[in-house]
Amino acid sequence: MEEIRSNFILDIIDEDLAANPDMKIHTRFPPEPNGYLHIGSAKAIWINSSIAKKYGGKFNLRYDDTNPSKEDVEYVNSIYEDLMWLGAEPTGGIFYGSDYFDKCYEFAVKLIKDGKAYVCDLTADEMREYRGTLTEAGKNSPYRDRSVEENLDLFERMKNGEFADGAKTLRAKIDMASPNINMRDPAIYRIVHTDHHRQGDKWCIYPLYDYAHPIQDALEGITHSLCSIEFENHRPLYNWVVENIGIENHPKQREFARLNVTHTVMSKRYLRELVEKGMVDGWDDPRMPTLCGLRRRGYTPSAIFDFVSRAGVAKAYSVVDYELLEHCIREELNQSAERRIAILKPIKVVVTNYPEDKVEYFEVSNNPQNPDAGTRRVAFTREIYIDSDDFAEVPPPKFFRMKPDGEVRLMGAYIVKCNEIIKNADGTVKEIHCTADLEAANGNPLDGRKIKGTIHWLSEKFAEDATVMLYDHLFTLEDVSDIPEGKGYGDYLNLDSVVRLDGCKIEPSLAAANKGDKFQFVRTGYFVKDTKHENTFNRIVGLKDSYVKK
RNA sequence: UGGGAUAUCGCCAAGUCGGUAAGGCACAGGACUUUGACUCCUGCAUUCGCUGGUUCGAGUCCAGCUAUCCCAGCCA
Repeated sequence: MEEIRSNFILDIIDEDLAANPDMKIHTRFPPEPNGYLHIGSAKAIWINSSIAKKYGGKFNLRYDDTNPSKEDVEYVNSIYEDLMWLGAEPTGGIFYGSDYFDKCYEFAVKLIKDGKAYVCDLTADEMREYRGTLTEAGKNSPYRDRSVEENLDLFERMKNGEFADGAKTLRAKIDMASPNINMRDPAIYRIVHTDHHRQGDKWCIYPLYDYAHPIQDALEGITHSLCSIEFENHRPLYNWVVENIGIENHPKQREFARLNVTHTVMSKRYLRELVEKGMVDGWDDPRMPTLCGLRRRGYTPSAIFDFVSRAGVAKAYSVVDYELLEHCIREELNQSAERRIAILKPIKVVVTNYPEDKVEYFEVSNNPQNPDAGTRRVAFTREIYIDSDDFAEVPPPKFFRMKPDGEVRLMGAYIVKCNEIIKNADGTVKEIHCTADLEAANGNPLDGRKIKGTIHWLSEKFAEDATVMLYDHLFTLEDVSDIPEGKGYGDYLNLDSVVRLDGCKIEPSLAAANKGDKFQFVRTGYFVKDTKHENTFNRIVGLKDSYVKK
């Protein structure tokens, strides 16, 4: 995992440590299990996890499951899987906010006894009216001054299920005139007669985030509760709870700007909508910015952490270029990806001076960047394909690939010269006739002449067909405001032509694609096998940049 | 004159006690290259939202503006 670079949060922690050298830094990642983790979640995970690591502290995973109506075990499981995949080990343990319901209740009783909380009968609408507006103070609830005894009795009866959903709330008694609306006697408990995914029907009252979260943090010994910036307004309430429940540990909440990426929807609400409306195959659809989606696109944990690390930690609202994400995976793949020759838009080439039935195998490096990746043998025959992008009948300046009367190297094989262009009736190129310099196989010309171009090629006889799916990435922020019915954003870009890959079977685990295989187009020149449907191999295929559509 | 926060290159983002603008991405040239990839050079903010002020000197201090974001869920 990328080490965290200096930022304002580290400065704060350093100060705290200077004041209290014995402090053991303890952070947490508290996702609500109401959706899958996405690239934005990775930022929170990375910040919290890497800070704990940097200071030799602990890092907790805590499911923030205080709202039974929105949460589900499916999400609990996916969150765990994705976190493990990322390699962000919860060194401090795995917890559930719901495991603290008893404690929350106890603290609520204490608040009532201290005259700091009361049961309110206002309806949601009434409460909104009483709350006031951004510019006008609110007014006290008529139930604000109930006696401690009455509050205690009512609260217990709330717990016992005597009241309907929404009939009453428990509210913190703070200040209805506070300029911070979060402090205007916020509800801290609501009645919801819904089974909880872990607690079953034990409870029908559930604590709200602003009340439960600081308690969870305090109980777990969290020292720094790092969250995104929209909770900054909640900090006074967070502190109020910590200070009034009577607990020694006072965690410190600090906020950072959440991650935004261009052309990418990050809101769980919209992502869920895409899944539920069937606009994508699921949360792990490769077009999704979810971690499982990115995984299927070929992204690695290290590339993802590298990305969030480079994006930085600050408080200013920002939208990071998608190009940075691509750069991170490209950089890694360049070192680790197995390369394969691939032809996307084939043009047939006949090497006229090569024997009709001869087959020759050439050794080709699996990854020129990394000799350890080894080599494979690729079959060469008289009739081959090259990519149409590698041929220009009327070449632009400095075009060193195949052109009339020009010489070009077939990667790993012969140097050929283009002699004749055979055309179809409609004027399109049917095939190209070349002659090979048979003296210099897989090498340089014996006479020392310089060959500037090298292109991909495949034997017509031995190439394997593969259906390649190019994923257009993600969804644009502008589009999500209204998602048209039945329409997805970012479709699979299905190539018209069949793609052919070099198909030697030397190393089965790294063999070329089979027909029907899906690949992902990373837009930078790498095909990544869709691991979900495969069991044979999950390697990467590198492509020439010339095949890349930008 | 509701409160809170943020404003440094197209996009992120460093900028310590004020001392004369890091880095990455993107982009543009060039070199190299059996992937026009990669790699390697070079270029890319006399300027830090604006206007004043303090100072020998301000992105950094002060004052006043401006813009943007967050908050009126019994969501998190």
